[in-house]
Amino acid sequence: MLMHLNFNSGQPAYLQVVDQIKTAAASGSLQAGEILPGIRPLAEQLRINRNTVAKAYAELESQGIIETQPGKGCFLIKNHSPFTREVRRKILREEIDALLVKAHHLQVEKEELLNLVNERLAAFGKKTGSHGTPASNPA
Amino acid sequence: MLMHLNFNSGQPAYLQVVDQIKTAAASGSLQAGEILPGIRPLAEQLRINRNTVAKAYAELESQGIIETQPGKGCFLIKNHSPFTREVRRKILREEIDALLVKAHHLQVEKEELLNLVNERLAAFGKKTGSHGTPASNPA
DNA sequence: TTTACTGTCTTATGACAATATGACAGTTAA
DNA sequence: TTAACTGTCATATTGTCATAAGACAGTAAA
Repeated sequence: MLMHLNFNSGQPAYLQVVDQIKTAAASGSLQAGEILPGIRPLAEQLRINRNTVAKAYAELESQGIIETQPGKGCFLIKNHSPFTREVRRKILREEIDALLVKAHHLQVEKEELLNLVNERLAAFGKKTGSHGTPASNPA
Repeated sequence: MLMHLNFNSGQPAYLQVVDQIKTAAASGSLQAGEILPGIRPLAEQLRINRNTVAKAYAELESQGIIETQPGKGCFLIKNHSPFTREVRRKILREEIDALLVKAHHLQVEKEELLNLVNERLAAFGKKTGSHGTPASNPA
């Protein structure tokens, strides 16, 4: 569970923690049932306030991604989505639409977009176990 | 150029304007070279302050999507991305990675995701000319 | 020039976001 | 019980965001 923060990114520290944990879970480098780093140790390592980490964990818990066992710690949950299949598909459709708008404004055509999606899917499948993005992003 | 705002969405008014114009451009219902609604008329129609619309237009201009001709109005630009092809691909890869993380947490598998992407691509191709999402999103 | 339309800038204000400190409560093991 | 660890809550501070009002500047046509 390597993590590091970019304080110049403009993105709040607690959201960077949220994203990195979600990405680790999605790429398989963090397994269901596994315990997360303690709030205080992680805060010390990242050199941020413990409540900033606590806020990240609270956000993950509110999203149903982790659970906390009082006095013990926080753990990654297995199948956490509380939504029905159709609701989950609807949410994802909206995300996809947003992606298509971005692709259009980046002048990336349909074929190329599909290639990129397949490329990234393959990268995810590899589970590099690294921090951040699952496989490094060719510049 | 139909638009309407949802004041309960939590999303700022000016960003809703930005998104709707970008979506209109991406779906073809707003054509390159076309003039946008004036700041004051649009603000009146949406019942928001003119500066809120101005902020949306400023954001679109900073993204290189529209240009303003002083005294005349704002116009949609054709090929606006100032980035090289590889930079554009890199940006999109990061967006795609974010989508894949979301899909994972929504427990939507690879095959199903690809189906959804194709479904939305087809919907975009149809250019409904409507506001908001290009083709209505089956609930 | 005048009028009426474009967008722009400056400044203000209210709300909220991000972070920080201190006191607190549950769990485990010595 | 005590000590050391877990996470939590209440609260305060700081800064930024979203929105708004007024004055301003460029353009076009009468």
